[in-house]
Amino acid sequence: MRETILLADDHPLFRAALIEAVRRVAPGAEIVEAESLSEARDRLADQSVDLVCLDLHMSDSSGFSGLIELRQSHPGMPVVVISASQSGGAAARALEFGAAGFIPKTASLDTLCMALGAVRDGEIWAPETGDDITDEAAEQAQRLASLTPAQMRVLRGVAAGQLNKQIAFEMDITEATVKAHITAVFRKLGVINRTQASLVAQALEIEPPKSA
Amino acid sequence: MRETILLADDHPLFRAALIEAVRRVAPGAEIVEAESLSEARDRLADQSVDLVCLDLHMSDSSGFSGLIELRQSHPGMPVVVISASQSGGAAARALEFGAAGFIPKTASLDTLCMALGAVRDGEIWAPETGDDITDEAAEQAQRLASLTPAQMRVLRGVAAGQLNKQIAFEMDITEATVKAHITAVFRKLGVINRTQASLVAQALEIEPPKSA
DNA sequence: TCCGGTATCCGCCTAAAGTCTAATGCCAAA
DNA sequence: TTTGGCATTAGACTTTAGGCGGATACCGGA
Repeated sequence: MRETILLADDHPLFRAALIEAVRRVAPGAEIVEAESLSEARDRLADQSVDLVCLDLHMSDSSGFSGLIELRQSHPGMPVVVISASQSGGAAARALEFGAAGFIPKTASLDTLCMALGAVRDGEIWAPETGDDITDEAAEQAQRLASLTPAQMRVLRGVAAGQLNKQIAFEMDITEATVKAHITAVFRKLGVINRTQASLVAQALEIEPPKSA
Repeated sequence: MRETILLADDHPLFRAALIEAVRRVAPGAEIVEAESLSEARDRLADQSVDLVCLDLHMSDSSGFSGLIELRQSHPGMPVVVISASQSGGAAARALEFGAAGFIPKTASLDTLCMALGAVRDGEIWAPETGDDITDEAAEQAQRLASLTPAQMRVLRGVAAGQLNKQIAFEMDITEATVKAHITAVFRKLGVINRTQASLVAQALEIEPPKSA
């Protein structure tokens, strides 16, 4: 029986690149394409598939639900997860859910070929350990959560581009106190000035201060 | 002189797809690749380029600042913006900033070829433009676009939370000069300090991580 | 060619930002 | 109750940021 590989990705261009990689690794394989999770389901119902490349973010499913579903309905079928996310957490979780490999979309064609080859040989492919990017957002969120109420209020003012004087007036404390709070916030967030603190706050979508 | 096309995208696989499209549309063209905005800058300094395909989301620049910069430094050179974002707003803003075309990464290879062909013929290629840009965003966009190259580079440093000293070192100018540029940027953007300037710059960077 | 506007550059000065030390008060563990 | 840690407060001090004036250079129009 001919080997069949299912490529589930909603980006036609990226799918084209995947096809090229598959042709290099498995020249004789039959390639089946799907643009959405539901379409992938249909293809899997139509025929037996030996390997699936699954994008985590498609029109009808963003996240690990699709991976979980495929693992349940086809336990023996290796699934290679492909994601735009580079975070090590995403890769770890994907493998946790039974993925046979994880490939960030920033991978090169060569890397992709190696990953597909390894998975076809029954191995597990994970991004090189040196590339494990700690989930920066989670860490920063943890740091933000450690801020005291006063420090949080001060940070909100900083993130809004206010002067220390303005923040002090609104909190009814001295400007010197505001500065002390700000220094503490900098230490907790691991930054060295208010602009960087503002960036951290913006990245985590802190509630903006009322009024303007 | 041989036609030269610069492909600036940090995803090797997607770049491979772009190369395939260029080969179909312009078989004789020389293809130059860049993985980051700074690398794209270097290539543009090295040689004359007839067309640029620019990804909005690269390691050192996610947003329209790169597009604005290229339009400033090479006014006559058509720039096709490529983005993972499918929102009409992103496309409208890209065209507002002088892009010659906008291609979402969800586009098919055929669509991509058509777009490149149209731009090569001097046309503007855009997906259905349903959305319009809000006046406020347009004003800020206009202000950002009025920045000189040096002012833009300084603003990037400010928005990254760098010290004036660091910016001065990287641009090989005096800190006093950096301050002068910053003052000019503040006036043009209508802000009073670097944190607010950083916020304006951030506002024009589309879609923060949004994580998983 | 000359000229006016502007970009780039820099030194000087004031205001703001940020650090350090330290006092007070609160709360939980010993 | 005592003790140790931390939040909050703030003054003194150092560093950075930002404004002002002026110099040079470049460029398009008269």
